[in-house]
Amino acid sequence: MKQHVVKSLQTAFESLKEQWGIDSIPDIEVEIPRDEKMGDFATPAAMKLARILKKPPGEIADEIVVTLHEQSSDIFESIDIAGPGFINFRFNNNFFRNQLKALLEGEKSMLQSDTGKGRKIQVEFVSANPTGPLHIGHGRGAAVGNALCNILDAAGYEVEREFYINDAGLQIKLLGQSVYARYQQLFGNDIEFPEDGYRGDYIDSVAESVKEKYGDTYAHQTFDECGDPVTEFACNMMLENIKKDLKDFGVIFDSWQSEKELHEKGMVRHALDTLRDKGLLYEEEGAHWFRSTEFGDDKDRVIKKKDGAFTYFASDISYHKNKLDRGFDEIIDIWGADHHGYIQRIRSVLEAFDLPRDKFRVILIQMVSLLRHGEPVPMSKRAGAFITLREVIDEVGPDITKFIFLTRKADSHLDFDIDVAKEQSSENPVFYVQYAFARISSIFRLAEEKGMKGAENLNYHDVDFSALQEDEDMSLIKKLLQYPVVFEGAATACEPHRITYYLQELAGVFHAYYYKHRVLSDDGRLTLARLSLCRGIKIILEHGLKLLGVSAPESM
RNA sequence: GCCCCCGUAGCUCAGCAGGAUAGAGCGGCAGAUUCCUAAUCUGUAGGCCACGUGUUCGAAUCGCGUCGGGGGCGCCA
Repeated sequence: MKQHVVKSLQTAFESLKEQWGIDSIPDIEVEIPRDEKMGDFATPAAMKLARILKKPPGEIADEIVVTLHEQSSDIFESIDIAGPGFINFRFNNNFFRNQLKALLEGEKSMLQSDTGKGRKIQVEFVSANPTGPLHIGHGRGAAVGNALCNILDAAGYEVEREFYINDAGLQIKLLGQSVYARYQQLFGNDIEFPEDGYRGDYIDSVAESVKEKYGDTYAHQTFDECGDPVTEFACNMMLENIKKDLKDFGVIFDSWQSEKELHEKGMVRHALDTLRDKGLLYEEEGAHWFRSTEFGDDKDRVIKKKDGAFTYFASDISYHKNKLDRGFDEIIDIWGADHHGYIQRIRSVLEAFDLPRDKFRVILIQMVSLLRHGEPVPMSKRAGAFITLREVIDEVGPDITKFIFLTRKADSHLDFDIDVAKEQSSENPVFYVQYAFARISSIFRLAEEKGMKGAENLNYHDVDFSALQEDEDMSLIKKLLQYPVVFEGAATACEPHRITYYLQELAGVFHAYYYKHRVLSDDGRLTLARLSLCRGIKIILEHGLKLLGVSAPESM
């Protein structure tokens, strides 16, 4: 739909270029005006050109509109100039009806975009340390990452969803030590609990499981003797829990990349060698450094410590090189907002490995403040006092939780009040959208009962769309045809919340429509046309909800 | 001290890489159901877009500064 406007403008500019005496036209911007009364699409092109042509915007707009009118086009109701020089386009109703018909006849094609053009893109998200259960912040990352992947996938990208497992390093060792200590306590051995150890209840269950599986095998061994198997056991158990939580949340990954494996396969060393060959590593004060300042970082970063151990950053270098080696054209990392300080150094790494700047993108997930009865719930992973994603899924449900996470921009703070999400269910926006879907489904059920076989899969070729005459008919059609525009915006900006907002708007227009007009009536011609319209809305609602990872119930 | 995010209606937040008279939900007030699901709809009140200053035809949006809230700044992960 937007393309029709853009094309008309392009053609007009082609013929005006000579007259204006310029070689190229700046990018054509076309937007949906905030107020429906202004038109269906608008362009501020004349105002942009004013500067280049050194003429008043109104005059330029005039020339453009005259040229547009000369191009015989039967899709516009009107093209006129408003405000400081906007050109407003209004399609005629027949065009809208035809577009609706096209959507119904070729569902898939209109809902598929080629923005991605088959490019390979990897999205890494959640990537929680397997040192404890997922908390609500991970849940937000999971919801956003999942929705984004769905969107990119529908936009024509070849998407891989990856979870990076930090199963090497100090934190994992601490996990092992914590479990070891609890395990010893099960046998009455009073072992000193590690100072920075993990104190959550889940550590006890892991220790119990170790005992169940291995009995007292390690009861008389020091951590040095049995640390490896205990740690590995604990890590695996944590990881299995994480996988299960994510699965129950409705988030599936294609790939799980282990940090430990990067070390074991020598990939860390290899990646560093590559950097060394490029002259980007140096030694100073007994440590090894990466020249990230070459790429705009504040300071160079240590990759190997004085004591000979690699830093976490070293694994990250290897990990991101590995991503490139796997042939991804674009890379998206979704991190907690507290990691924002890492963006520049990872960007430096990728540039060092020759990935163009604009092919790497970090999406930061802001913190979630969890509330109960309006009171903040304190969270501390080390102390083991926090609400897990599991608890929220069990208490609130995955659909509501995901939807709420997706009602905000990823990088703004989010208040998540469990009681509001759960108890005031009738005021929950997710139900508002789902209810629209259920209502439509109900209409189709009734139509079937009334003997209209295949009401939901009509032969649209035979439907007379010109029966749709009311203002509300048209508003609804227009709203639903905006979907591809919104969808494309969400994909290019990597902002799933735009879909969430749109779905609420579409549901709103439908609910108002439903209240005012009947779909099933004595007028057979009108009924068929409105059933078709309903089918269109149902398709869009279902498509949108699916992108968000939220179910679309046939009845509620 | 340096860096990042945020500051829009009573509350929670949108505002799409400057554009037209600033929006939604919730809450408030007043209404709507003989009719396809009232988890719905209609109307109404409510804003110096934190503050100041610059850039320009035009700023909630961009620059600089101030104030306020949150987070980050290790040879930790």
